[in-house]
Amino acid sequence: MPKQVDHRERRETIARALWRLVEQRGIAHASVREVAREAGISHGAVQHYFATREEMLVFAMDFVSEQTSLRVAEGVRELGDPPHPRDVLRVMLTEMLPLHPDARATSRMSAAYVLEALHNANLHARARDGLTHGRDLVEQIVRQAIADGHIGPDRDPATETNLLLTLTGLTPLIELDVIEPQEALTSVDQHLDRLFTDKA
Amino acid sequence: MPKQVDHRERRETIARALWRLVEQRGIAHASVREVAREAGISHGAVQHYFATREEMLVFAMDFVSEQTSLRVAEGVRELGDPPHPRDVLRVMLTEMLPLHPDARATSRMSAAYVLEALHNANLHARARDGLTHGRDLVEQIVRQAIADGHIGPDRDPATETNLLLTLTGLTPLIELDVIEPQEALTSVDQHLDRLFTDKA
DNA sequence: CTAGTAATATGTCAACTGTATTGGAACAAG
DNA sequence: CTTGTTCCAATACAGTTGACATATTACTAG
Repeated sequence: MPKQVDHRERRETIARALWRLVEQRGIAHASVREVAREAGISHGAVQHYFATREEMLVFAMDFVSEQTSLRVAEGVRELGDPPHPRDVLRVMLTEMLPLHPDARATSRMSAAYVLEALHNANLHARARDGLTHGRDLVEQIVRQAIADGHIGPDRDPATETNLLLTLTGLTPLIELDVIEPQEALTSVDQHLDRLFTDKA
Repeated sequence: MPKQVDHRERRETIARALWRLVEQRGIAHASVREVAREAGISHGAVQHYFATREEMLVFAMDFVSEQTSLRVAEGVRELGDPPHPRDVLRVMLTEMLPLHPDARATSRMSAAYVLEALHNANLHARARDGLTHGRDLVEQIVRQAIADGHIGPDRDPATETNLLLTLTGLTPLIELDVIEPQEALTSVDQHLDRLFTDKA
């Protein structure tokens, strides 16, 4: 066996270079060559790890989902045990908003990915599945919170889940400096306060 | 004076061709040449009306704002006189969601524009101003509704405005077929029902 | 030491990009 | 008609793109 390299690690390095480009210059500048330059390797090396640009985008997006989940898990770990569902939802939502550098990078990558997914069946199916999965997680928390009496039994779990996810709509307002990050957090907290019957 | 052509009309024709491309194939395919082809003219003609691609994008986006405003005005005209603020907000919000062909075209164009605006100072300033203006309109309606007793006086106008705009976050859920358009409307109505103290 | 293969670099290719330039057709005012 | 300007088509240009092919390097198992 010849020279061995951690394939996964190399792909993640490339993916992070792609993130930086998407964040700083937009996905239009995220060509195979530019990504290679950003990663400090030749474009042939990038092709060695990703047969096509699309494969690279797909991996980078899967990596976004992973890293966001990790950040959420980290945030939840800092909560009490058992954590209050209100706080769990708050962590999930705030980590999806571009409120700190890591979140901004993944947020912009997600936005670019969704836009591409509208015109690419493969990406569409993947984005759909990922988003549906995330939505299911939220709905599960909402249902449990209703069962546990944290949320009124008159609330419809599906609708409440959709309204929670709707809070990601704050993203463009934050990114374009229409509102301050603090105002975004106020909105999130206000929404959660009205959803939960008990104040954590 | 030589041959005269309705400059404005020609530009709108080109802008609509750009919309179609952005909607159907994504902004990446909206090159000057492709737009010209879609519009059925030479790319030299496009250059005659727009010195640069950016100028074309800016005009197309301004046109999006105009047309969206017109659709909203049309929807409001069909309401009672004076229209209930709840219904006005409902028209504004639903016309910003991709729930029918025209709205989907302008919605996708807006999304692409915002993404570009993150890395272009000129577009950023324009997108910011446009969004701020729209936000101000909503806030004005909210303030008036509070003054008129349609919304509880305990509500903070700024936060309520932000939460209303947040409903545009339903867009990716609709576009990626995570939820049905009907569910989106249910969410909008649920939100409005909770905002207004009187049921229109 | 020697294959043999993974890792990486470099080169080629046709296609496409935005912009600039040129030339002429259409047309209105003098 | 002549002049001047708008309209617009055609072409040139320099640069970038993704994909593919080739070349070189580095390392390891036998």
